[in-house]
Amino acid sequence: MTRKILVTSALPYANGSIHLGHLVEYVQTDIWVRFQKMRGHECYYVCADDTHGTPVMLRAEQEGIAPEKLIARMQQEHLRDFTDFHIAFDNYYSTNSEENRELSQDIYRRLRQRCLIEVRPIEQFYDPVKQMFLPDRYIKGECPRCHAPDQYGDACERCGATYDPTELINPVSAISGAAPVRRQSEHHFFKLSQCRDFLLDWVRHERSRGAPLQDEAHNKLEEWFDAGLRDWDISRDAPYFGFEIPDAPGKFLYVWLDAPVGYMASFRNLCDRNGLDFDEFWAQDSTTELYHFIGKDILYFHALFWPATLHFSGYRTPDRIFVHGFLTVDGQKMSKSRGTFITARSFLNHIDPEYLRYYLAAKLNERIEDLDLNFDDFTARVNSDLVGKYINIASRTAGFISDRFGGTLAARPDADGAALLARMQGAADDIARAYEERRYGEAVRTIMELADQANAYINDRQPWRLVKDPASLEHAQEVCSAGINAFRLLTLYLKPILPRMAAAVEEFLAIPPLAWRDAAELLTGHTIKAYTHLAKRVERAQIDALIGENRAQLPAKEGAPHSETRHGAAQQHDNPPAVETISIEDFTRIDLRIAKVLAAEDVEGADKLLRLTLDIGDGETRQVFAGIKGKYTAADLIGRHTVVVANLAPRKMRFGVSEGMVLAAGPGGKDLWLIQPDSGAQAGMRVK
RNA sequence: GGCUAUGUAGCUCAGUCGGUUAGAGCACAGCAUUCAUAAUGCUGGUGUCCCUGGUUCGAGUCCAGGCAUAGCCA
Repeated sequence: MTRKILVTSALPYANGSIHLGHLVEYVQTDIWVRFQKMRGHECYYVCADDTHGTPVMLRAEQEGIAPEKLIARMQQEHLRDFTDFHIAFDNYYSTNSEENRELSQDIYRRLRQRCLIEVRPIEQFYDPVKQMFLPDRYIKGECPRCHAPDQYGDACERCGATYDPTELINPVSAISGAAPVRRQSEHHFFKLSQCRDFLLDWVRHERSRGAPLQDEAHNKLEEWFDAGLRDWDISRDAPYFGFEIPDAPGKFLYVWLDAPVGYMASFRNLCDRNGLDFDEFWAQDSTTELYHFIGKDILYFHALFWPATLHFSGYRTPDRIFVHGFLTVDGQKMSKSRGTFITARSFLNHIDPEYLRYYLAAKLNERIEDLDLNFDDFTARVNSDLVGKYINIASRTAGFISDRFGGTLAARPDADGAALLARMQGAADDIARAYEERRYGEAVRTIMELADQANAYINDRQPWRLVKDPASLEHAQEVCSAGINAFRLLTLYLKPILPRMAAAVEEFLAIPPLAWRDAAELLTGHTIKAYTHLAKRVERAQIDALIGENRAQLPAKEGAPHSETRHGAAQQHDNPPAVETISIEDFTRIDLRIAKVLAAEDVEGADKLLRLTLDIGDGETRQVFAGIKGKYTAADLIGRHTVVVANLAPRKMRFGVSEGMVLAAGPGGKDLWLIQPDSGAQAGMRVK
């Protein structure tokens, strides 16, 4: 039976670039959608830029352009990043669209008809210079509890206290610097408190397709129910970049109301272009499937506000909300100062995006767990799994097929090969179930186990020996054909994760695009094209360059602060540089010494490395690899003195063992300066 | 502070309903192989399952308390 499925990822906010934290979600969703499409289901994946709100308005003002211009530029940038990561939306739209205006305002009207909107005055800080009400994050002052200066209006970063901005001592507007004044204004509230019964039922009701939330998320909801549901302030006063509230001049819909409606608006736009039936997917009695992928930070919005708004404005609710955790890099929060706050674009500048897709897939599961991108692990995993195991199967068999058999595969595999292929085909259902249930890590483990079996089979059959004897030539063809077939099946199973690679393989095998049901077939008597290498290994130097680029791009200070949790955009928080103090004992553990460069030479195959031979005193020499070729040539260095970390653990690099580290300052590339002692210092002297 | 999740080999992670001697990949060592852009296969060692206590014939698994990490408290 063909399922009809609509899938969304959270909308990235139009105030910042896409980074690796975002990509966890888009990659997770994209893999799932591609899998559904391979299964032959009718599946649509829509998304959009989340464009409204104060931060966008102020940033546009800062840049001296209209907000429409800013969001158009960001939308383009975002879509380009996604496309380059092979995220294949059926539609990528904007919340600042006519469709969204109509839907959002209509939803507001319907909620008002159901008496779920209440208008009441609230008192807020107002900037008399800028003439606008100030969101909490745009007010700074002294923490009322610990008296830390310069804290935001909602919470203290030092003592963790939360409070109202009106409690701040000596508050100032972060926009104009003026002292804000208190001022009353009418606000519109969505009476979430009255939706409790419906929401309890929605959360707890086991639908035919299962509960809407994972267990952990469900627990969280129960906690919120216990705490009590408060009404939700959905209006903002002018000036505000957003949609006006019907019949309320000067009042705008809060960005968080119209953002999820953007899912509907994007789909409506797709319907208008493709002739799909919007109501079939969104009417209250819809029988199609609706899934939202989100990060754990925006569960409240998607599991409470969103289903309640949908239900009481006469639409269907989502079947399931798939919540994922955050990304850490090398075990820590992404950090601009460490260079691990990695933008999508910078990653693309250095590393194949499919490697990230593969690595994330290998670690993703159905739970709300944080996920660590460990670069050593990343390198090992990509190189050994993808290049060493998977690609190697084609690489070691295809040559024989083209050279000895005119590119034509055998009519059938040998007995062992047939058994191997049958086992691989038999795994299709398990792998499919793992994909369906978002246990991608398990799918990848299963697939790589099959790749191991294929390599073992080729090892046992030794086609390179069989080809040497005319009597066993036919057997060699059978073995290599089994190898190619194994490779084809692995490609099929990996295709949701590696779409570009799969396309290259389809081209190489001269076959139409692989669908899931093709796992039941084998390729026999078929002529394939010549093999050209499909994947390169990742080198540590690429990763170093990536991290260097992101560290170099460290902006002086982010422009507009924002605390309102964003669709995806605020899933990561920058960390101030963690500069721990160390003791003098800690310092003396580092053996810093003057070294004299005895010899320096280029390293073949490395863009930035020089191989240095250093005199570190007492006639002892060391080989050290230094990534400084962007600035220095080998000839520049010979005879110079510099400083070396002499007791750094030796590190095995691709080109040899590096037995220390020379010190240099600067972000890298051409902006790099080697440390040099004043004249008179001799090789071997301790630096202290 | 309250709550949620996580904690298993050097690294990244599996571990089903409580059941024999706790697993995989990577890394590491030895051997084999030389088709494959050094890619593969076989063999091998690798553990305070965070800690303490409890339940049980039996606990990585269940319970209580604690520690650490991450997050939420709208």
